[in-house]
Amino acid sequence: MRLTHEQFRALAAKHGLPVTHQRQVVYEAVIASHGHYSPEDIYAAVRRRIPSVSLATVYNNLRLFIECGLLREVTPHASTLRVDGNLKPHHHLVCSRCKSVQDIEGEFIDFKRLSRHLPDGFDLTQPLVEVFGLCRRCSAKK
Amino acid sequence: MRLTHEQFRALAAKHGLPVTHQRQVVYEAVIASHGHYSPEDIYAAVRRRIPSVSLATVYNNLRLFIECGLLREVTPHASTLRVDGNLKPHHHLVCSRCKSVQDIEGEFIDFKRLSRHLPDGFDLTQPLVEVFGLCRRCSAKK
DNA sequence: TATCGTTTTATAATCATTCTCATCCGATAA
DNA sequence: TTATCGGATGAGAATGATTATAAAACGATA
Repeated sequence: MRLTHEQFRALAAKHGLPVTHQRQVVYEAVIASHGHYSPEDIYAAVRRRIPSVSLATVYNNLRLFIECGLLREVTPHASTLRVDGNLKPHHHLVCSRCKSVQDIEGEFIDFKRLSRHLPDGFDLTQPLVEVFGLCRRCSAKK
Repeated sequence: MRLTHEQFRALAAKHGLPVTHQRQVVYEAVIASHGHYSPEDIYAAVRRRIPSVSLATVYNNLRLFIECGLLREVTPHASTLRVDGNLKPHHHLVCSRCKSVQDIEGEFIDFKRLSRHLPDGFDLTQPLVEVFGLCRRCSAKK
């Protein structure tokens, strides 16, 4: 998927972000890549279109995107930052051993019961749940 | 809580770990500290009893403990490793902004429904769920 | 075109973690 | 007790991800 300039401009405007070429390319790189990619991966993708781009720019823009909600941060137990452009409600299945992340759908959380156990003031308006276990490959290995 | 040597020896033996003094002190430091501590915190605690201990030793032993299941790793979105000695089944409530972790109890996961959505071979024998939201302090700040 | 504020770039700095390797310790055999 | 062996530890260097800094470039506006 490659967004048109207009689509990205609309998104950026909605979140109060000025549009720059680098910014658009970084964002497209994240969206185009289904999966949960690291800044380095995104840097590599962006460089194919803007060879002079710097890694710091990628980090800067990822941080901005996360701050204003264009992206979600996904850094479960991984040592490095991962980013998720899928804003539809979904949850994550994380392998405790190899740290891989898969999306999982379905309503398996009883939010009514959960909220009874929440401490006062905890804001769950954008619930994201990460369920840990062993992925097929890792559980086979052992 | 301070474990007796016998208790720790039994635990270590069960998991095939040779007992050393440093190892025992590291383990006790984790257990004694309720909460989710970083290697540096544990290093500081261990140094009070073994001033000559090295940070590498703390890391080595934490890694060993995690590998053989004596401890759980808790590094949700935090940038640094956290460790949890509470092996009773419980889940975590993580603040997306400040990365603080609180324990949460209660059965709010519908495992039957969840397992219907699991990809083939995913092993959920030790389920740990982390629910993300905003803690009271961060949601007040806005 | 001049100016102001923001973004990008390049690079240095930082911080957590791991690695290397010399040394140490504990168990066992002699 | 002493010699030996293997794994554990300590000190510090190395690595890798991320952030900070400062200078240059850009874009919008006057």
